[in-house]
Amino acid sequence: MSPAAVTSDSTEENEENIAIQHSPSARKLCPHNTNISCASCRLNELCLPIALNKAEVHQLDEIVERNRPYKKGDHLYRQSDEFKSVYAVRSGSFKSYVLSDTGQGRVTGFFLPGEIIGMDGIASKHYANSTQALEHSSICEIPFSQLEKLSHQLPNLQHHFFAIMGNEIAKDQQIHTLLSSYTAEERTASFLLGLSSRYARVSLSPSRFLLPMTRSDIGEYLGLTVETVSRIFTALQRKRLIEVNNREIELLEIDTLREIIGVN
Amino acid sequence: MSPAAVTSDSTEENEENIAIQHSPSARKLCPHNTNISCASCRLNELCLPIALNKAEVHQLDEIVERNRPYKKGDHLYRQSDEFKSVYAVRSGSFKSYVLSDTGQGRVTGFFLPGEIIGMDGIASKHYANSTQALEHSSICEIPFSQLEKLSHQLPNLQHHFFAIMGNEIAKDQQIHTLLSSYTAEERTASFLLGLSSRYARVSLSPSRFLLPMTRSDIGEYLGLTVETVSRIFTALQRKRLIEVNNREIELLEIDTLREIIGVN
DNA sequence: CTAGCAAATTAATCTAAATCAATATTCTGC
DNA sequence: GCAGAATATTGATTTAGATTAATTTGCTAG
Repeated sequence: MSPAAVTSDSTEENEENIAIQHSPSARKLCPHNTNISCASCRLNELCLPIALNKAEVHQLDEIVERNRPYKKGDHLYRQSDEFKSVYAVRSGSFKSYVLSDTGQGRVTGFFLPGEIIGMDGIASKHYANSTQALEHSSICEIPFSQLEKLSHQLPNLQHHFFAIMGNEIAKDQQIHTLLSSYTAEERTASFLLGLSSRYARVSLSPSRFLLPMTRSDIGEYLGLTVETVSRIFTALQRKRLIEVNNREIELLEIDTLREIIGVN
Repeated sequence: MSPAAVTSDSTEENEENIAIQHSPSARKLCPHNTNISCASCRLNELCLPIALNKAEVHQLDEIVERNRPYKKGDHLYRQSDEFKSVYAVRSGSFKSYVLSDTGQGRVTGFFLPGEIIGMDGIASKHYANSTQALEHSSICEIPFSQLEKLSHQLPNLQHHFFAIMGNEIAKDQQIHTLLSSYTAEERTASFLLGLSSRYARVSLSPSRFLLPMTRSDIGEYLGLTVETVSRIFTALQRKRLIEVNNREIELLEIDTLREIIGVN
């Protein structure tokens, strides 16, 4: 991944675009509506409000900041920025990455609607990675100190946030196993199946979807090179397990893909 | 409840020993004292009690169960057991691992005194891996439902437990980066330096320590084979960066080891 | 529409680490 | 202390995936 892609948006440049694109009048017309309450959000069954009753959701609503949309490449935060909030993806997608000394990026995660970003900063009070929109996306920002305060009032919220963090831990450990012992093909199959079920979770097709990230992003995430990712895609296509068309993916044989990971 | 929770290693070599060693009378004589309160525990500055005041530590004490010691190979819990508690290591060390279909183990983590085990089970209510003592070890068991209840009463505890989980997430993501782009030597150096600072944390020497795990465990954890781990150890020794004597490790050139990871 | 660049594919070669194999060392229980 | 089993080391060979390189496709801005 070229450094240019990462740094293409300076903060300043950002501000102007935002001023233009998201003027009060434009705001209402924007498809990534910023005025949805948690109560009416289509994601409220998977996001933070899950397990909260009406009154509680209302309280949560009060602390959620619905920011203006992010354009492709815009940063949510950067590595070592002071930790202030966690974010829930409302639409679009994001990637987290760290930069090595040599300027090489290493993608540490992808985030789809309903998923929570930024928990890596909780302990150290500084984000451990940078996070960037992969496409035009919208976000709910939840200031963490307020989330903590509210969690203290609402046992359900505390319980649920523990669960969200626990889920992140379990997921990260699965990736540990993936990277420490799976082949390139297994990693790739696992990655596609993972995306598939995450799309299913938000009521999108589990067998046909667009990849919001580049092959390079995928490679960095899976510990492979772009070339290898590309080759594996071609190979899986030749085996008629998937159909690839640039960013468009169709999973033709989900069960066989599952076998690829299960077998070894 | 607790005695049943301890299960002997599947290599049924020690069934009888358990019966003998953990009889009620033997218990009192055990060097890994089970009657230390959190308030008087030498680890209370790094473990859960940190940031709690005296009265609060006392409340925490009430819910902590100090189980009898675990022998090498004893399991704290097994993959897919119902999640009930998190555990704080009081002495000794543990490893977590998952078994692949082929029966191959993959080590997912090592735990030293003052560290918390079991958070991977919080979300799904079932442990995602098995955890086993690497040596004679002792544990504080903290039933999670009670920890949640108490966290709700003590904002400091809630805050701290969020931090502990956040730390786990950040740590897991570092390993993700390690596995996805570091060479065998870099991984090994990073592993040794990690152990070093974890030992320092519990006031043990950061430059001289015993590895509680086998080369094979290290290999599985780092995504390398035993042979490679052994070779790297030998190579680092030849470079006079470390001194290895079976399980005994001395870090001779910590800064140079750091450079190994920093450079690429 | 097209120039210019980013992203993706494909092929040829190389290499770090795996695998295979043999030996040495260290633990464990009798 | 000794036998047998783990554990660890070392060497020879193989290989999966990296690297290098060239080409193609797609995308964006003028």
